Amino acid sequence: MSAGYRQVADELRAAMDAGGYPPGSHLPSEGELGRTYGVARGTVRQALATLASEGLISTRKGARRLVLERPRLQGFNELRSFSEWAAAMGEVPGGRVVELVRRDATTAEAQQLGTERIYHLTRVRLLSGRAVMIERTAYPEPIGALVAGMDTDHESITSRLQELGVLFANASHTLSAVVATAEDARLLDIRPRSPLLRELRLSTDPDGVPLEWSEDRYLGDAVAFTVHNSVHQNTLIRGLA
Amino acid sequence: MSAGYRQVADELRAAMDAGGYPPGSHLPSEGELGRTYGVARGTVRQALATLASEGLISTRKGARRLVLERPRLQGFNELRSFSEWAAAMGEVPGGRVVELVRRDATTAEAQQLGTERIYHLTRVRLLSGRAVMIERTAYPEPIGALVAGMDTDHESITSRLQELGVLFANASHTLSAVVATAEDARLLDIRPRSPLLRELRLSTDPDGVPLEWSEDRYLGDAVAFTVHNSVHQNTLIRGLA
DNA sequence: TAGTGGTCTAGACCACGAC
DNA sequence: TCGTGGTCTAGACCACTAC
Repeated sequence: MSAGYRQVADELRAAMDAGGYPPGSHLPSEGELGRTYGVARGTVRQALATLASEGLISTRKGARRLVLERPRLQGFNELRSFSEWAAAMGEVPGGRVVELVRRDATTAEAQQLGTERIYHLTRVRLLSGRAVMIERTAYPEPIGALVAGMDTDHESITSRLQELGVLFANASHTLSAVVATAEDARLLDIRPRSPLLRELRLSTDPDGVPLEWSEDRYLGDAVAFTVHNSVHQNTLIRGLA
Repeated sequence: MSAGYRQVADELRAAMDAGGYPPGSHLPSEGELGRTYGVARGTVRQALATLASEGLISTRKGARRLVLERPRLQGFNELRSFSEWAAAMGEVPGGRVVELVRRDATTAEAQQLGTERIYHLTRVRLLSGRAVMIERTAYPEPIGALVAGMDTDHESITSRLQELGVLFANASHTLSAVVATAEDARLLDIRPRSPLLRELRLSTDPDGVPLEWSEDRYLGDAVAFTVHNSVHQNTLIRGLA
């Protein structure tokens, strides 16, 4: 009967999906849940913390947990890649390589990646055939060499790198708004000076070693990022605008 | 000697600031930290989880925790308001009310807030005198009545509402890019059709009752949002671009 | 192989919320 | 007041890392 906290979280999530705990209702107390699933209170708390971090429930000292409205967008946890994200949204991901070169790093690239030589990839990303994003990514030499050998139009680079043993552990994303340059406009087939959402991303492995530094530019009216934010938790989500 | 997990987290954070644990180094083991601070291992783990959620350290099973590069931007946890955030960045926050009206809710507003009558506030937000954001906020009637009685040019509405017993517990932020309208351009003193970063925000109290629904438009080159994202954690940060 | 973090248990006390 | 979640303790076993 006893189960791990992941399983408890999964079963509670499924029960919420199935309408057992509709939005606005309250969950049973930690003690009750512990008896139900045959686990200690600490395990229940760990499961509930997981659900809270997903933005599904809200917690207040002294009161039972509140079931929140279900976010309609796919979670962005676990550093989901564009390909995985698109597939999860029911869209067909695609890519078109504009350029892949091996060259000296610019000052900024060298500072972020800590290398002098890099591979630089420019790629247009497609959602069910529609161009929605331009990706300009710098890879340090060893990673770039792996990328250079891939079918970058159809494979997910991130997935392929994981298979090759390259582990993405942390990332920092910075979001701002920019105007489309002439090249941006041409690649995305939009008018010049349209607004784009810019994401700067630095990904590292578990040791903090940089794996990629990327500037992605999203069509302003096609994609949005969502953050759920309770007093002690944040969850980033990427969704269709 | 014994301390709570917040104090342990604070002391570790301070030690990291002071150079005791430089980026790239490793923290002592959980056991050592427990002996140092006179607390049980569980308490140490709670403190370390806090630091991880702030993007300060990285965790890997079997290995000691890695101290990451320090993010330069101020944390956005705890639903920090524009005023608090500005002050924390060393800037002087300001506001200029453009309009405050009481009127019927639009369909969208009624759907988000669940009320037919609202107060609607349009405000330009200043950072050390420079206009960087337009805030267009709909408040449900009881909250709006409180806001209408405030000195909205100089007070932080959020802080004042908290003092009045209105508790902000959860929020959902959606970020995208838009073009400045003619009115936007006039209010921010920029050229029309400049790119702006749009934040849609719905804030609720601990019971999930909507407190405000806001559309904020930030100068694209003045403000950026950052999300730190390790395999199981996300932290949203708002910073200067 | 020894050390470390991940998970789990079974208790305890407190502060806050609902009534 | 009584139940609930927030915090803390002291122990345990396992999976993974570093060596």
